[in-house]
Amino acid sequence: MGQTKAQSAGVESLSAAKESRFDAILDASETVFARCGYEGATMREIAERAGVAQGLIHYHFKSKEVLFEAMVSRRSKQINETRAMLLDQILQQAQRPDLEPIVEALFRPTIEAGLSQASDGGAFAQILVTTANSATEREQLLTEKYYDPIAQKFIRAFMQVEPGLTRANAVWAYMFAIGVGMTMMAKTGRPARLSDGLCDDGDADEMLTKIVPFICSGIRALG
Amino acid sequence: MGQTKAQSAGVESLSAAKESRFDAILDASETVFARCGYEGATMREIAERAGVAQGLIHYHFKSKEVLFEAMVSRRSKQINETRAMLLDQILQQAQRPDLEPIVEALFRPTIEAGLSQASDGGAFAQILVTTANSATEREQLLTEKYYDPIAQKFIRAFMQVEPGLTRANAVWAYMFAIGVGMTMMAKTGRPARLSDGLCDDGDADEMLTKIVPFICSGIRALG
DNA sequence: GGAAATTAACTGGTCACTCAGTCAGTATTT
DNA sequence: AAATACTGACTGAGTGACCAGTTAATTTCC
Repeated sequence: MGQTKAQSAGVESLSAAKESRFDAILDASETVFARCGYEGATMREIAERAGVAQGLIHYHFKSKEVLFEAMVSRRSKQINETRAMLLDQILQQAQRPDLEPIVEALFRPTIEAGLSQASDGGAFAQILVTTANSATEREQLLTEKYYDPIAQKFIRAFMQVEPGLTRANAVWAYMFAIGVGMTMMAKTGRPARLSDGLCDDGDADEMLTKIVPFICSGIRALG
Repeated sequence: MGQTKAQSAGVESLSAAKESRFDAILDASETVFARCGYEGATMREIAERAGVAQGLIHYHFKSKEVLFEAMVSRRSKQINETRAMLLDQILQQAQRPDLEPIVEALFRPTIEAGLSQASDGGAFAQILVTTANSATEREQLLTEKYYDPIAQKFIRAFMQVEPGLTRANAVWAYMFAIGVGMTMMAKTGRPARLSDGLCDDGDADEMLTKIVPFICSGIRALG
């Protein structure tokens, strides 16, 4: 989109792969928007964290709103491409695949996008959660634009592997599954608090072993 | 707390029950905070909607933060008392009660608090959702203060009626259940969009008939 | 191949505006 | 008259956006 030389050229030298300021701004946005929310975040803080002048943000991205969308777009495209790939892979391997790997494919890319990113600490997952649950038009349009298409793919997959599901129930199943996933993404620390430390919502793998059976069993109850 | 005469006296005359300005401010807060979020909401708009001078809000509630907590406190106390009552009722009626009514008791009071309130349109439910998922300290403290105690009651109830559940799994079960409930409370209109109108997240009763079996089956898969 | 012209990347300061909160003073109740 | 409820004008801090000007990179023309 607004990408110019500096972004597409990418003469990544060595390990550190010195990134463009363009990307540095997006990275900083992610952190600040996640911590403060859309309104709470300030262009000044984002600029400071990115190590650039505030004016540069308005140079690359016209406004706060455009910046926000660019940030969502970048990460969600990356996540949803992985999701789609995993899903296609599963559907092609078996005539009648299991539900379990499909549900796992729904969540794992989002989790790992949070972990792999240096020091990001699941910032984007946090943004995802608030965006998905928001009542504001801005966030609903983003959900529609960047997440509805992949949602439809998973809904179709649900119907394919659980033929008992009506289309309506498959949609509910998807919504409920996402809802459960939120508790994993939000990383509020509440599970630890409620369990005196027995549960840890920072441990993605532990959570997946709980969430996948929960959701699959729930979905089958709808079929 | 900050309550004075006007609030506790409550000489509710006739049908319309002309409410105090104190409560009018809380009602307006609910609507505006729900639509705009904490940072996005402005005292001006709340005052306007409540039909009072902006200064009056600071007279009754010292700050925006105190107002927010007062608003959460009022509604959550009302909802959680009902929840606790329903739960106790269920646990006393049978030696080994079913899981289903317990799960329903978890959600119905919140839903109905949204519906009964005139023209409120689930504003508080929306606030609940964003509060529960937020990473900010303010919202986590509110969750801890107003929602953790009732959460513990439901977790104990889960363990009682599903003896196969470990404490850790009961906590996960509760978290997941709440997660699913979010999709119902958030009222984003996404189910309708994804299903071409087949699903309606405005219809609480329809959703409960889907959600309760989903969650109960999911919980049993953890036991 | 090198000067000149053009474009892209970037800065620091500033603008008009909005915000939460304050306060002196007025109405209303008891 | 004394306390409580309430108003509306105000403030200082902070906001997103803007812009004139500087530097760096590319292209153009000889």
